[in-house]
Amino acid sequence: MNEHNEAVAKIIIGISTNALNRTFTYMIPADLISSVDIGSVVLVPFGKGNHLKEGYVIETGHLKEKPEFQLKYIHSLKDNVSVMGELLRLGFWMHSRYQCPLTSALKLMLPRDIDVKMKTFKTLVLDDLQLKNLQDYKGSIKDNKKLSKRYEILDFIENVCVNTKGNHYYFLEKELLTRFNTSSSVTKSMEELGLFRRLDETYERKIDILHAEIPDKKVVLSPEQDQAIEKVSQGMDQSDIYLLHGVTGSGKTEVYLQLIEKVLAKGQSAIVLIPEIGLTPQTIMRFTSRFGSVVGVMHSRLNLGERYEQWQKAKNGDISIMIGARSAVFAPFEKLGMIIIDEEHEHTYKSERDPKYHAREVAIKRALSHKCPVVLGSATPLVDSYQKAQLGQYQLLEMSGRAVTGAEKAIEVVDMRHELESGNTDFLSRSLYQKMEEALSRKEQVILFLNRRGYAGSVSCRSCGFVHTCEHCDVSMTYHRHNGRLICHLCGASKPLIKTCPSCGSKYVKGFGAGTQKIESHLKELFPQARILRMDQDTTSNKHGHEKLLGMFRDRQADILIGTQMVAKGHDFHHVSVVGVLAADMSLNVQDFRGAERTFQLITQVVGRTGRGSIKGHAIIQTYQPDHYSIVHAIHEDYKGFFEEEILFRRAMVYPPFCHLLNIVTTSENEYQGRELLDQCVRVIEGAYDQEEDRLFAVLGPGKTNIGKIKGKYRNRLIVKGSSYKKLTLVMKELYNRKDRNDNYKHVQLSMEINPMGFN
DNA sequence: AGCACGCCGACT
DNA sequence: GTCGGCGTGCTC
Repeated sequence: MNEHNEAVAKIIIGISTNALNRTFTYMIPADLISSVDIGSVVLVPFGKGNHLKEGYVIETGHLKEKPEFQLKYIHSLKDNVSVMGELLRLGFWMHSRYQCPLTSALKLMLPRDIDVKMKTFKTLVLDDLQLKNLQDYKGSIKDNKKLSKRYEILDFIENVCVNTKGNHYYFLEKELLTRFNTSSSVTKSMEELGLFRRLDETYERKIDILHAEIPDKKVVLSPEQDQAIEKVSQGMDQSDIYLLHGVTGSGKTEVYLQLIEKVLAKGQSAIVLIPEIGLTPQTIMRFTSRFGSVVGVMHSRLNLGERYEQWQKAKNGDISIMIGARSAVFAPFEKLGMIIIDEEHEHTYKSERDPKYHAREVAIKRALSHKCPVVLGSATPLVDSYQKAQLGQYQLLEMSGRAVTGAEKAIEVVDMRHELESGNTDFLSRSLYQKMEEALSRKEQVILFLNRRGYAGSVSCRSCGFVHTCEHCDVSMTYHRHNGRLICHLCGASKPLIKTCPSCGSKYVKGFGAGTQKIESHLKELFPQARILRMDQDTTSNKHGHEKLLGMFRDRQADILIGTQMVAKGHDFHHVSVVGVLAADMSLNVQDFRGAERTFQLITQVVGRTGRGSIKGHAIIQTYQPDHYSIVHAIHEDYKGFFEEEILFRRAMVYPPFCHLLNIVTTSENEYQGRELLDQCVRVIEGAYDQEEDRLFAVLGPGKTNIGKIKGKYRNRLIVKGSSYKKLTLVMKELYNRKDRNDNYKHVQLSMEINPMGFN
C-alpha cells in the first residue's frame, strides 16, 4: 500500500471548545483497519505535546492525494464503547440546532461526563502554611505592575480564606480564571512557585440502588386510563406525540406502565424521563417492582462505574427500560419503542449548559428515527404543549377523574392586603396561624411553601433606605445569623454586619424580607414546642439531603416542614393537614412571561397534594393578588380555564407559543462593551430580517439583565422574536461568527439560547 | 485543553 | 540586553 492510498479517519477531538470544532485527519494503523469505523471512539496523539486525547470517528476512507503535512496515526481504539449511527446523526442535529461544539453533543452519547457533577475539577488547594506564604508573597509583589494578575487573584483568595474557617481552602481553577479574565498560564506559574498545590479531583458519588420493597400489583383501570392506553397502542409504529393531561392522582404512572408492557412485548425498549430522581424514588420503585431487572436507572448520582454499567446494559440489550433524568434520553437502545416524559412542564428538561438542549425536542427527534411514539404527561402541561394539542400537532389524552380518592379538603385564599390593613404585619396570616395551631395540637403535620425567588432577606436602613449590596454583583446581601455576616449568594463574598448605617449613621438597620432561616426562627418563637425542618440549599447540599429530610418528615420526626417548590413534588404525606403557600404571587412579579404559568403550577400542585390521606386537608394560599387568573383557576383545579386566559395573553403579547425567542446575553468587565456589542448585533439582525416575510419579527432591548452585574461583570440582554426557529438558529450562528472575527470584543462573552426556560 | 511563541515591562 | 509574565494562536 503506498502512502497516497493510506486508510484514514476524520476525527472530532474530544475537547469541548469552539476552537476545535472541526475534524482532524489521522491515519489508521494496519491492525485497526478492520475495526475502526464511523462512530468508533479512539485515542489520538494531539497537539505539540502529543497528549493522548479521545476522538470520535465520523468518516473513514482512503487518502486521495499527499497531504501538505505529516498525518499522525491513531494510537488505539476504545473497543468497549462506540456511538451508534442514529445517535451520531442526533449529535450532528444538536450541533446545528443548538449551535454547540460537536464534541459537546457527541459526549452526551457516551457513558461518561454525562453530567457536570462527574467532571474532573481542577482545583487549587491551600493549607494554613501555604496561606501564610501566599500572604507574604502578595505583600512582596504589591506594587509590581507586571504581577498585577497574580496580585488580584491572591487578594481574592486571601479574602475568601479569612472569611472561611478550616485547614484547607479549595478553589476551582476555572472559576478563578473566568473571574479574573485570564488563562492558566498565570495559575501554572504560581503553582510552580509552590504557592498552592493542584488537586485534580474526579468527584464520584455512590447511589443506593432503589429496590422495590412492595411488589406492585396490576390495578383495575379507569375508563379514561383504558382509553389513553388504547389510543397510544394503535399508533405504536408511528412517531406521534401524545399529551397525557391527567390531574394529580388520575393514575398517569399506571398508563405508562401498561404502555411499556406493550413495548416490551414487541421486543422493543422504552425510555422514561422524570424531572429529578432524588425527589421521586417511589416512581422508580413502581417500575422496578413491575418489570424487575430489565429496568435501568441513569442519573447524575451514579458514579462512573455504575453509569458505564447501565449504558452497556442498554447497548447489549440486558435492560429494556431506561428511567432517568434529562440525560437518559440518550440511552443507546437499538430498537426504541417509546419515550415517555413525565411532568413534561418541568424546567429540568432543558439543559442549562452547552448544548442547551430540551429533552422533549431530542426525544421527538429520536422518535422520528425509530418511528415510535412520544408520550408527554403532566397535570399542568406547558401552555405551549397544550396549544399544540389543540392544533392537532399532539394527540390529547385527557384524564380528569381521580383514580385515588382522598379525604375532604378545604382551600382558602387569604388576601394579604387585608391582613396588613388589619394591622397584621406578620408573614403568617391570622387564618394560617390558627389552622397551624389547631393542626399541631392534634399532632398533625404542616408544610409551608416559599417561592424560590425573592426570599433572600436583604438588610437595609429604615431611616435612609440604604441597602447593603454586594460590591461585585448587582444584588443585596443576605444576613447569616450563625456567623453574623452578610453574604452574597451569587459570588460568596462576605462582610461583617455593622450595626450603624454606613450612609446616615442611623442605628435602625434591619433585615427585610423573610429568608428561610428567618422564617424558621420566627416559627420557633410562635410554636415553641413544634419540631421544624427547613429545606433549602444549606440543609440539602450534602449527598442525600432531600431524601433524608423528606424521609424524616414522613416518619413524623418533625411537625413543620418549610421549603421551596421541590417539597411539593410527588410526595404523599399522610399526616399533613395544613399546607400553606406564604407568598403565592412571588413568581407573578418576576419579569418573565411564564410567571402566571409557574404560579398556576405551584398552586395546582399544592392543592392537588392536599387531603390525600385520611384526614381533612387545608390549603391556605397567601397572596397580594387573590383575583389573578392563575390563582383563581388553580384553586378550582381548572386547567382549561387557565389555559384559555393565558393563551389570550400570550397571543396578545406575541409570546411563545406564538413566536420563538432568541435570548442573547453579553457578559463584560467593561461596563459599556457588552452593551455596544449588543447594539452591533441589532444592526446585523435587522439586516437579516424581512418584515414582510416575518411579521412577528421584533427586537426587544438591549438592556440590563435582571441582575445587571454578577461577580464583577456587567450583564446585558437582547431578545429577538421571530416566527422561524431555523431562522433564529442561522442568526445565532452569524452573530457567533462575527463576534469571533471581531477583535474589539475579545473580552466580552456572548451567550445565546433559543426559547430558554427562564430569563436570568 | 495545553503548549510554544512573542510582545512588552522590569531589572542588571 | 536579558528575564519572565501573560495573552494569543494552533493543534491532523
